[in-house]
Amino acid sequence: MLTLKLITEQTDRVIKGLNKKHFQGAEEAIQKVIAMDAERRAAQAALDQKLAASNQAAKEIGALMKAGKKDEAEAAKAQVAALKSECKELEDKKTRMQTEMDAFLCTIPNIPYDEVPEGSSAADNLVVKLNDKMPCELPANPKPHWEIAKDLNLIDFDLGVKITGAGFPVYRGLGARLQRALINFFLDQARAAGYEEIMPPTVVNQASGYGTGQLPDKEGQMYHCEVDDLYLIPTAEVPVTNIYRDVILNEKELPVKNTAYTQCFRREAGSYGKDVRGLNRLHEFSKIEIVRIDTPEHSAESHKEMLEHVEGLVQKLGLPYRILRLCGGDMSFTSSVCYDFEVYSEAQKRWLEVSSVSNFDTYQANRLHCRFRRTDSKKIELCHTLNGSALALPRIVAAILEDYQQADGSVKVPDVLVPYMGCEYIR
RNA sequence: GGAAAGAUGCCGGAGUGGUCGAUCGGACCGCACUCGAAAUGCGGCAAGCGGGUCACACUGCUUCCAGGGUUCGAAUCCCUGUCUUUCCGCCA
Repeated sequence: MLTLKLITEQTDRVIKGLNKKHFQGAEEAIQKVIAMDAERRAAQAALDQKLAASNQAAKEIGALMKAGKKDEAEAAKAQVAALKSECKELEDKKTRMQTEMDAFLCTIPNIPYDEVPEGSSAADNLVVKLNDKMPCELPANPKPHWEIAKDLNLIDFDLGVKITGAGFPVYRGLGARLQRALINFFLDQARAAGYEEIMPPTVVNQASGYGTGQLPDKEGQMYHCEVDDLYLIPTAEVPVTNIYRDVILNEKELPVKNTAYTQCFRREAGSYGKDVRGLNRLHEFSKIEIVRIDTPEHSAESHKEMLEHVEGLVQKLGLPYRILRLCGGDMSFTSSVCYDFEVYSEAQKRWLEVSSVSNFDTYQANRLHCRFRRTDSKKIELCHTLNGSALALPRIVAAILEDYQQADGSVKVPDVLVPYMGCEYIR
């Protein structure tokens, strides 16, 4: 959530930012927060005063007891009784206001950076880089990946339906091996770039879901194990970022660079049509995530490095790709700036999103209470958090199958994956 | 799943009703000593929400797992929950 400091000190900027993000009723919402904050402060001040008086009285009574002046102590006790109920009332009021304000703050999205283009939908996203070179010469009528996967016995969608349901494919043979090859390739690349590999739990508690912002608003997007009140993670971002919940890092520990491969689970309620065909949208999929935590002054540089890393991955795989700078209206709730990577699927004639690389500024850190201590001043400040997919497997697999398909029905293995696959062609 | 014990600051570990935000040790930081280091000595060393200040200083309140309760007063007593450890059972 946005910090109160930002809202109170740079009100105009916040309102402008929210408008850019196409958040309805920005002005009113911000004025409401400011009013709530003022009220909260007043309640706090009033409560503090009463508590101070009550603490003082307790001390005096203690002193009287010690001095053996029982009568005077008893008299003082009677006087304190009144204070007590007042305290209770003020306390309740303060807690209620704090809770209300926090809940309301959570409904206000992050504000975009200046570099974020204006716009309300995906159509307004800015293509900042385009590389549409195909890795191979394709057959006259290229097949979509679901046909290739079926012909080469790589993925069995029907079997997944039998075992679990739609959106849970079964990978087998070279299809399964391709999954493992990509996971290892991506992790090796991340390690080479200095990211520490993490293998976190794939099930998290409420506090973690809240920390990264999936809860409370996006509750319906996650699978929920009600008996234990745990959630299946929609991305490794959740458990990995939560490592740093309620943590104060030292400045010299920054930037933190973590990577993790996990299975990701998404309910994707409401999705339909050609979007969900084949591997385009699944309920369970593999993804390698990179997460960074950095100082405010260095986070932009970090973000750039992450973008270069992800670009390196798609380049090495030889896939046609483009990079989009998302416009204000299409960015996620929590990000300050976000770039999407898309690879081109020749057979489907469409771009498939394989990565989003975002800087959340302090928005996520504020909710997480992820802070760092300055080496010089010893002051504590909120960190900046960033993350990105590097990369999500299914659409990469779709693109590889489609863009590397050969006239004889086989699929050429991208050079970088050959050592991981142990073969040059999938046939 | 059954039984028992426990949860205190970065870590270890005291503290069973009043001046305890918390003894002590370690780690860490600063200073002194040293050519430098080690050793030693001295000092510092929690966070949150407020007030205050240009910024400090200074200052009120809260927090000893969480939430309730008893009391004038709770780290300390009571209740509930969570988690951890050990033993038993089960088990990849």
